[in-house]
Amino acid sequence: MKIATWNVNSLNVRLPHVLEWLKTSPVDVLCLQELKLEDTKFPLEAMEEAGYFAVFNGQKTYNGVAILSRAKPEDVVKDMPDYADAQKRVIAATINGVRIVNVYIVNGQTVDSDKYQYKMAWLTALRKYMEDAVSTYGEVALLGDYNIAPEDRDVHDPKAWAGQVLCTDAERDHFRGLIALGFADSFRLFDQPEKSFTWWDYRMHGFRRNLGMRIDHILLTKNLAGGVTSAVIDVEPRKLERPSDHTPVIVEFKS
DNA sequence: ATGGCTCGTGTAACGAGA
Repeated sequence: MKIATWNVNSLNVRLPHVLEWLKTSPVDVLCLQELKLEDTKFPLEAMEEAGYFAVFNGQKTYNGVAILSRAKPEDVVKDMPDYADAQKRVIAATINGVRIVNVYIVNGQTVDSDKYQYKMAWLTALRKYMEDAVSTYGEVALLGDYNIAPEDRDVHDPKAWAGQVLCTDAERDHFRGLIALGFADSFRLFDQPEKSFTWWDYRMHGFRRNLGMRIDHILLTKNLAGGVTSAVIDVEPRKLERPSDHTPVIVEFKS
């Protein structure tokens, strides 16, 4: 089974990229974030024509998540059941017997902002949700835009980013807290090139200079992680005209 | 130099992203 995550930064703008990517990378599951559109405007027909089922949890202007899958999604749950949140950041479904949880974790803006406090509370809720999910389903795949660079090697300039949002100890503690539930960071199951990133700032020619961060992740519980055969970042979509600032991450595992 | 792009909204700037 091959699963992927991609923050598209507006599905309206990026729909052609997504459809083209699915042709060359026909994954079994693709989790999308930052749709930035209401559910009534989700391009369901285009996804079905591409051969995918789609379930989605969107809102106007901001946020929004979707799961595309070759097989029919079952037991679809939108949002975190025990955390009231007006922002549409979570959707989960079971596909081919695998519990898939797609998250768009809060950015947090700056450490002294209300948004950072919201991020901390949100991450606490996510940890509880995942504890319950692992208990309920046994094996879980947690994919998405985490807005956390887990280690200094996931940041192009760790000194400049030290203590900044995405890189604070508190955020990294939350990431390790998820790992402690029994997850593995699938990307790090393999030797990877240095300076492997999934996001680059639109400004300052960030991509061309590889000034990026690794903030999009695919976490897998132990049995799934034990069957992983590859984990890669596909930088090709970031080279297109009008790209998303994020690029897809793909993991393949035996199932 | 605390900016630099890009998006949605809505039709001018501005908030938000990371």
